[in-house]
Amino acid sequence: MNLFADLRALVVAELTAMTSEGALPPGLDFANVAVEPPRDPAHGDMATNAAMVLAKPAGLAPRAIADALAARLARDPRIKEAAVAGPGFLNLRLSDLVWQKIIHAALTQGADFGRSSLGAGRKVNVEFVSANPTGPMHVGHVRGAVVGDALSNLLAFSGHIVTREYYINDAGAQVDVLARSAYERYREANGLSPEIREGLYPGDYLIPVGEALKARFGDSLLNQPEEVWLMQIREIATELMMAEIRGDLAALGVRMDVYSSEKALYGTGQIESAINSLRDAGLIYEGVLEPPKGKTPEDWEPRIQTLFRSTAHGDDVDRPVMKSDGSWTYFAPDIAYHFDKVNRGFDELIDIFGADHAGYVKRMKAAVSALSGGRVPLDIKLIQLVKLYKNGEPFKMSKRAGTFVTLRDVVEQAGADVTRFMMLTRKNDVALDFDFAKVLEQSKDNPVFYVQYANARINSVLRKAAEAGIDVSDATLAAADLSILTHPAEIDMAQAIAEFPREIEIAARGNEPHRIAFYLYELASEFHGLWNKGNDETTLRFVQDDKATTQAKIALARATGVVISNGLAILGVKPVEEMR
RNA sequence: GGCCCCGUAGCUCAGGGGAUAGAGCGGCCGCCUCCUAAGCGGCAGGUCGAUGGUUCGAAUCCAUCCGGGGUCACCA
Repeated sequence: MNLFADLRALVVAELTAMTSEGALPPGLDFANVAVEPPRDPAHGDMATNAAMVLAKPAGLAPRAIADALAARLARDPRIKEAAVAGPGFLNLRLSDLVWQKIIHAALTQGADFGRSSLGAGRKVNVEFVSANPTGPMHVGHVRGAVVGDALSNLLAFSGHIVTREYYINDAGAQVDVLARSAYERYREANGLSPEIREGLYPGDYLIPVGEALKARFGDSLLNQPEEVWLMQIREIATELMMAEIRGDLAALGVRMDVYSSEKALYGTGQIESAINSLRDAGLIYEGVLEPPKGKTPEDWEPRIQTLFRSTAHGDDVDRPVMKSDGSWTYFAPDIAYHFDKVNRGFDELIDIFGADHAGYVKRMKAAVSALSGGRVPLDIKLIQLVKLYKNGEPFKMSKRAGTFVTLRDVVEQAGADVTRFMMLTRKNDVALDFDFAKVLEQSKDNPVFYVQYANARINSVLRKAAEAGIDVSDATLAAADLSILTHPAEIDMAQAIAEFPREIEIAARGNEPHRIAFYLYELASEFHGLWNKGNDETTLRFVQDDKATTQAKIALARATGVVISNGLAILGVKPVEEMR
């Protein structure tokens, strides 16, 4: 249940009734009518801007509309009081029963509390990670992986059918480099000294690949020209790297539904057919691009290339799809890949890229717009850098020497749950600081700990009650008489719980999983506050002498726990039962 | 130079058409005979980068400008 949606429906229904009774002129658009909690709780539990939004188009004074609406809304049993305030806000105070019902709903719906039908079964493809299969995942990939995974969870929870997808760049020059690097390690495995030339991948992670190649080929590929071994070694090395990456993803708790291969697009006519589709739309032509604005690269020279008229779909310049030597650019298979996604029937595409791909956004959107006839929206989330620290000191990584901070390093030091939560404590387009010391700190400075601590306290109180012989199963708690929960602090807690379904929808609408992390922090804060009020006001403690009272209070705690669990599940974080 | 992101409290950041702009850290003052004080409450701290515009209403939308970062022709 979504209280906010229910109340908005009520307001719209009353406005509609007013229209049919002639109190409002016909044909008004209610789309901008909002029902939200006011920023200042002193104003009430809920407020609507209906009168102010409608005043002008209706040709009526806002207060006149507000007064009439207030009188109607006050007849609803959920509404205790409807008062007009300020320039025409209508503030609603809700009956305690409304909040008690929220607690009941959380207990009966359990893991489904907060679930939304917003997506209405729309099929969404989320492409993320898509790290080149040339080595283990490093820290730069972690954030995108977590955001993509959490976003997928969020969309699934809000009624979308989600496909999580990884695009393997296994066709470009970088996999040839991988193969050559692996060949050197193969020579090394055969007792020769490897020549890790400039431009090859120096990382130790290729040593086992060399050994695997030796096990497979013995010394038969030694002293052979590249033509003999390049293709097979490329294939084997890519496969081994992908196995590595799958393991990395598993360590982070990230699951993919589909792995798509760039290489598989070649030789099947898929690239040609995607480009032809653009050609049929008159968007492919032979031409020469202008030199880039500003500083022109020294070696710039005009070339005739096959170009995609991406400017017809919002891009700044047209983009080459074929090099002057007749081979495809990287963009071409990417167009084909997105064409494939469109053809697989997705209603919406989401790509999660590193911020260094910002320049790629417009052309990709142009391509999808052109390929789908504007039918399929593509949202691209750019993930900003993660800056690593240890005790406030920047953590450097040197790619040159082949020593970088890997995903495994991060997960081993911080743990998957902590890592995931921290990666969601900023919106994606802002850089994020990750301090290995700080994320493991057990204080409210650390949001992961703070949320987990709230959950641990809830479990502690459940254990205490159970030890006292009180039945605290969800079924029993749901059946408890919640009408004694009328203290403002308890109502506040229930209100925070009621926010959850709304927060899910807001986050899902904007593809913004970080909102859930922030929400959970606020929810935890509300709970810690309630907990501490119990120090002064013993009637606010959860465990009371009276069994029925205890069950009602525990129901509130448990409902909070349900929301924490559901929220953490979206982030892909396991709730902690007990702090140690 | 073009494009993208950012600019909100001393610091790190939420909010992103609605009423008196929020949180954490740091500072100051309080709260453990009591379910975990690993916590809570209070005080101090702001021209929401600037200027114009749209609007009943702008931190939020638009334009221009100023800072900071990223990125920029056959690479992937």
